[in-house]
Amino acid sequence: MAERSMRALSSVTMADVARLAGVSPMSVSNCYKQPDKVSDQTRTRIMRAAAQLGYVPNLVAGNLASGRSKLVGAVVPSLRNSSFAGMIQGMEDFLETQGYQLLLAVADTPERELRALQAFLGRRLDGIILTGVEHGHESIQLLRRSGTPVVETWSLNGPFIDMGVGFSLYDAAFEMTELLISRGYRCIGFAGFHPPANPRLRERQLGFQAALKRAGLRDDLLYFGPEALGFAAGRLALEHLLEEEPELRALFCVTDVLAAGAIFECARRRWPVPERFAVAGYGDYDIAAEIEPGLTTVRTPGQDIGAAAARMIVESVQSERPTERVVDVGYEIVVRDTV
Amino acid sequence: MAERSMRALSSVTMADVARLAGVSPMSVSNCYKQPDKVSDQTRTRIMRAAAQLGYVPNLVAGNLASGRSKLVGAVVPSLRNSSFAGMIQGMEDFLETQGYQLLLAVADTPERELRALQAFLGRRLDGIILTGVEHGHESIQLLRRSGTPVVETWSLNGPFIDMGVGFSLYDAAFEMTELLISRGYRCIGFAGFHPPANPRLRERQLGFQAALKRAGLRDDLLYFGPEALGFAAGRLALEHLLEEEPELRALFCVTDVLAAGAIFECARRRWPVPERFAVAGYGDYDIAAEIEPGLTTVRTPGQDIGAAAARMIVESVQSERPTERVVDVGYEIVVRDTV
DNA sequence: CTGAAAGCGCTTACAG
DNA sequence: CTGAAAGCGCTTACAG
Repeated sequence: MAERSMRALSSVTMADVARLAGVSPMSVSNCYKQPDKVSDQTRTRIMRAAAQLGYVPNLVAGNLASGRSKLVGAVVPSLRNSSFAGMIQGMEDFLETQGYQLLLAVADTPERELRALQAFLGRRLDGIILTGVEHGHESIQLLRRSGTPVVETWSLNGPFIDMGVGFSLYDAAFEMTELLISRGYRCIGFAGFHPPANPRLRERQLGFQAALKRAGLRDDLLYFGPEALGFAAGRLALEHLLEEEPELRALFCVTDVLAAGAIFECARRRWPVPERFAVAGYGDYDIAAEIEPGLTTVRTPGQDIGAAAARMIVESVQSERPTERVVDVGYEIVVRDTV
Repeated sequence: MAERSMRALSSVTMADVARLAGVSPMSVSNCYKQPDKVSDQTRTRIMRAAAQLGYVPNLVAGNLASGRSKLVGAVVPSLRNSSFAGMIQGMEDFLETQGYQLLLAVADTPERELRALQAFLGRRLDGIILTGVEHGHESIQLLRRSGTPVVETWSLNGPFIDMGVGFSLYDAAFEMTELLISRGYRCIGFAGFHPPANPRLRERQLGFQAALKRAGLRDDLLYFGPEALGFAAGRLALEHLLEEEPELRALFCVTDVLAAGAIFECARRRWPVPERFAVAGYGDYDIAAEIEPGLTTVRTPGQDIGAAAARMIVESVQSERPTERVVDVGYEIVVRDTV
């Protein structure tokens, strides 16, 4: 009985508040949306009535009437990867300041992504943020037709469905490789994941090779391990490439996990890093700063990407034509002790 | 111009589909919600018309009319912690199978949590999942009054606002400590974080101490390091406690990150683990399986917690009285090579 | 199996 | 500054 009457509290309506305050529902609406369009006296009476009744404005009704949801949807392939966790954190932090909220979908297959997008569109979100630039044909069609603002993230390689934000994975790999070369390393290997087709990993490989080619160095010391292996793949890369080329003195890894695995292996061999062997990472995960010696790596600004993507959505909702359709958030080479 | 007409596609309405199919809007609604209540012929005509127009049912209107949102909200303190990332993954995986979606808020303060909850309630979500059992007074009041199903997670220590799911942090620590004792370790330290007040960490300490007390062993070798230090705090714990008690032979750590730091320090000292020194972790993070030697730790089932919490919400929406209000998902001692 | 009527709780656009 | 009218696109409950 008591339960029942409490439940009712959440169904207090704008009309109820208006009645108690002795004003029209319009004034209640204005009081919440544009407080300065309401006289002080009216506002006070309305707020008092609202507090007394425990009124919580029904945003669903508001959405339907206004066509605005203040809701942004995001699709990520996984949460286990701290890059994506960082991106989500960046989106959330920004959206919260704007009074928006985040609808999150985890989709590791094109089918799951499509299903998430269908639900998103049904909810008439104000915008959608996707991970990467590879999407199913049907998903792309659906998004284009919907007219919903869409931001694709991480890669700067278009064409984009609508907008894009990221940084040059190629440039970052190129620059890190040049750092290795400038420190005197001549025989440098590359540790990636199998299959090498993943476009976000592929760009790094091309940047790596371009830097070596330009310096006239050998660029074919490549190893692709199984991603599921985690740290162990770093050890395997080291072993395989050393077998192929005993003069190998440095390894560029596509993720910090690989790099940490390679460093663990150097420790086992009692090889001082970087004197005997240098290791460069990618991602600047937590472990990069914690491991001994500290890992030299590329900071990939997941949080900045998330924040920028959210900002682009909000801007494109508020003004018809947003200024920037493609944003480069850059990257940073974090020099520690392994190169 | 083309843009404008495409935008219109997303505002195709149920009435439009009904008109083209030559049926009433009611039949279109039934066709989507209860397909078997519609004749084959009618269904075919409706689906064809819907496809032709690119109709996407407006779930916002549906929510308003039906009072159901198929939306669950979750508040987590952070995404950097892989326990919470796992919990979210568990929620998402389950919710997706039920056609529900997840509204995510990151809130690291009671104020931010309250704001998130206000927005959640305004959207008339079907249920809300909270992290932990410590919440602001105002948040608790708001949730109680709303009548919305609420699940609190991780700890099994009530009283709960509504429902709870987790495992006994105390028991897990107790059992791990007993394992250390059974392996012959007599002088065992505890590595925690400062401040020791955090209730989720505190329960582990009490379990640790109870096991030692029961075995008649010393239970006051405690160290609390700064959480921000990450791995380094594990090294500090080792150093401080050894100074206090040179006979120290084992360390129980409240997270795997601390444990990994302690293992790194043992490696520096050339101490074989566990022969010279044993280390027990908590969390079973990725690094536990990857590090050398493999870390003996407690698997804390974040994903199970998320899935169970989501299930409890969905069940309590569908039936008036759900069977279970408090669910213990248990834990698991993962024995590897460091104890 | 099918449909006409009323309503969900707001906002928009306009008049006073 | 304030408010009466119409409408957002569905679903509910009911009659045929």
